[in-house]
Amino acid sequence: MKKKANERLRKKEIKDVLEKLEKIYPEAVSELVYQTPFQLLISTILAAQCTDVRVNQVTKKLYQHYNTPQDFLKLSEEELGEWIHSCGFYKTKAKNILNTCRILVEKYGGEVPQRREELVELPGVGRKTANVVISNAFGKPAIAVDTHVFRVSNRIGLAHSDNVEDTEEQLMNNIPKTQWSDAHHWLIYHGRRICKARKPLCEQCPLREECLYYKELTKKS
DNA sequence: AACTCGGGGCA
DNA sequence: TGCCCAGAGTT
Repeated sequence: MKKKANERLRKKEIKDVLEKLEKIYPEAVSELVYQTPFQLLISTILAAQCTDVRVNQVTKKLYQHYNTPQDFLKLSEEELGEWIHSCGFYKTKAKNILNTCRILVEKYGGEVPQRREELVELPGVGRKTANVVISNAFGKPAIAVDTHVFRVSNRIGLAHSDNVEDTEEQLMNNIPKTQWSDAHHWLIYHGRRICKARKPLCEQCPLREECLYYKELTKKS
């Protein structure tokens, strides 16, 4: 795939953007605080097309009773569906979670595998969820590209691509490894608060100076 | 590439 | 009321 280098930021601009993001969102740690890889896995499955706040509300109670795949397998699909009802897509998610738990028990001794090829084989686990587990639960190199990370990084110019995998690769090339985890959270925060999908608040965005999207925007008008 | 799953919060 | 949300699976 051809990549137009001139539509991405230069090194210095990338450095400036990262410094600004760090300054803007110093508190940008995930509000989803988890104790185990299994909990993170389940929470991330639940987070599909659902706000993290609601996932937290649900899992806070859920994890008081069920903490392992073996625990979850005591639940029927209907029972789990009631627990996670407010997260949306609850039937699909309940079925996928229980099937994932069965695989974890039967194939991995109740543990969460650490390799992406193994993770994406689990029902309900795609590339994004796998990367969240890899990076956040196991501290291994990966950047999870969700809709916010994808949109924001491609707007600013931290990446320039129309697909997730290239964006992921470019982000890992452009961002120092020590900041991968933080940058993931910064971009999500920024996407939620300012660089919104529909009506981005460019006029109050601190990254205007470097942002290629804003540059393009102001060029037209 | 388009379609489906979906309840709940908010303007 | 209508729009949107830390995606993934199927056709």
